[in-house]
Amino acid sequence: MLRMSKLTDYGTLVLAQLSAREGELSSAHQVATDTHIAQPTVSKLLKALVRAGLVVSERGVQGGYALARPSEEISAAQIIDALEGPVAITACSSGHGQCDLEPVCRVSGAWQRINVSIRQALTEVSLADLQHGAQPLPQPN
Amino acid sequence: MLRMSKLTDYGTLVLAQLSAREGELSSAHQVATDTHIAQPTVSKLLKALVRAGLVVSERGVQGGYALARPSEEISAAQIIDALEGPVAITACSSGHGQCDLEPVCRVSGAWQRINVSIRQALTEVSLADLQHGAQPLPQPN
DNA sequence: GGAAATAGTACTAAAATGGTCCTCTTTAGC
DNA sequence: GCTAAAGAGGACCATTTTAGTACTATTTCC
Repeated sequence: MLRMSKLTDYGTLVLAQLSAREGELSSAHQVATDTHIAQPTVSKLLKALVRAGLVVSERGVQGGYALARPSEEISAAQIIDALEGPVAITACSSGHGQCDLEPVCRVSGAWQRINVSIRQALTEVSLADLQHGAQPLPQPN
Repeated sequence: MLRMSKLTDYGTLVLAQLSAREGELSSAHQVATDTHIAQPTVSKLLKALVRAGLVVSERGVQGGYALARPSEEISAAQIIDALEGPVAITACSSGHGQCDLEPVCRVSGAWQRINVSIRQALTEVSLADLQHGAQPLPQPN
């Protein structure tokens, strides 16, 4: 599996929707109807995205949400970071002291490097690429 | 996060241990003491690895487990496949019909390609590399 | 001041995960 | 043949994570 959570997946849709209406404010309600995701869930996601700085919000009657910057400048890695915390393929790849076996473990270093590689791939895909699906994927060879 | 399960991590240790004793049979008990993982858990992992064809077993009194092929020919991707099923970063990246939003979703294709990219990185790292930590990581640029 | 919107937090139900246990089968050695 | 050591295969339970919901407070426009 090695999968992202469903919420992160939804979050991407939400961002894509905001991107589609770049320049205007969208309310949570509107995003919900456009994406077919339940409104409370959309709200939750948008709040997290605001906290992470990917989205800006306006409160009040005519308020709503908008991307904090152009979709080209938002990477998949940032989206994942915002919604699930830093990418860490193994418990020990996020830092020391996470794993009882660290003293006897001889493989942690390698996983950490794999982690970097995955992160790299995620950094190089922007929200704009995700939408248009036209990105020449970085192919490690 | 985007993390592997702990069991997969353990599984790697177990495989590394078998690799360290290449050429001989190791019992589950022995692997457990060597890796400091609880024995029932080790057994469970080894059974799964046998089913996946990464490890071979001998039953009976002097039985035990050994790698099915040299550690250079076992990739990280195969290990993950064996212990968590196919890598699938999103629900919809493993196939159609997994996601209610598929008809309105415009981003699935891109995730699928990111998925391929991650898989590629995992395929190029072998168990031997994981152990020695000397692999020049594929760096997408 | 009221309505429409976001902000923040707390809570609950469901699913995945990690781990254990039990029973059965196989094989070597006495 | 019997026994003991090992793997095979499930079943099971406790814990943690995740997904989703609800409630209350705050802001801002009219």
